[in-house]
Amino acid sequence: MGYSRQREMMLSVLRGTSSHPTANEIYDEMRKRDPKISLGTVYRNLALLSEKGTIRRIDSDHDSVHYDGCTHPHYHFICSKCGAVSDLSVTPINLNTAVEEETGGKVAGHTLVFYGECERCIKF
Amino acid sequence: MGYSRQREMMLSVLRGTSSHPTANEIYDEMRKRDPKISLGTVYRNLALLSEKGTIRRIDSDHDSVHYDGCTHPHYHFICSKCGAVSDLSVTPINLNTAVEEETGGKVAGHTLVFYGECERCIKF
DNA sequence: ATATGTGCAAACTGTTTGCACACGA
DNA sequence: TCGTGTGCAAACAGTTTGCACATAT
Repeated sequence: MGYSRQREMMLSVLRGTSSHPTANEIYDEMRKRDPKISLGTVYRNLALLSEKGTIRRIDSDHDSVHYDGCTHPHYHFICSKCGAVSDLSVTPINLNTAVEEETGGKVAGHTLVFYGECERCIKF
Repeated sequence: MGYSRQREMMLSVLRGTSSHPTANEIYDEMRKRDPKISLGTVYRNLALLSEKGTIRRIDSDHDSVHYDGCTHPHYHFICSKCGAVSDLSVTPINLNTAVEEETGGKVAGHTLVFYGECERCIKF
């Protein structure tokens, strides 16, 4: 994986926000800086970087996939009403080995997502 | 929500397997019993029943959504290679209130998915 | 020079929806 | 009868891909 201006810009966008944007939101932001960017490139680089572990993808059943520029282990809370994704600081759980013992497989990781109604949506 | 033959058949399909089928797999199975079933109906009823809590949806980033006829709280292990979804018996974690305290929101639930390589795929 | 990345547009996949008809209460 | 559910086919959203050109090493 060599260098590319577009890829670098994407990383900078992702690292400069805590909003956990979707591919489209990233695309919009990147177009502000370079209107010629293409959505295909965005998707290609998102796949590449999350495969490589440089960024993280967050699957929400609310809407499309979100991305996180912060890769150290943490969980998320997703509002079922407005779709907002927020970071949590609860301590990571330690069940991977238990699952390996139970299944006989090799656990690479886990995703833990809390869902419900966020503070703002409760207050309207 | 009234009675419907198709809906009942869907429940029976889901409860008669532990394979956590996708919408399409459910559709295929239902067509064996009634070739006139439509995919639209399958999706409508999956949405209806999982909204009502009669079945559970399992979001996998591997492929499309899987469904589970068993609704008592448990977690899943998804093989990143073959996509198989298996049930786990590890004890449910208890972090919902911690998350509510941290976020100020109301937590309705959480999903915990372990991913990695399953026993069969390791062995080839 | 060669491999890798890009923009663009078309294609694809999973899912949703409008409609006219069928069924259940 | 009246509301709810269905089959069908068309529409849709998000994502992926083929291709010719551009950029990085």
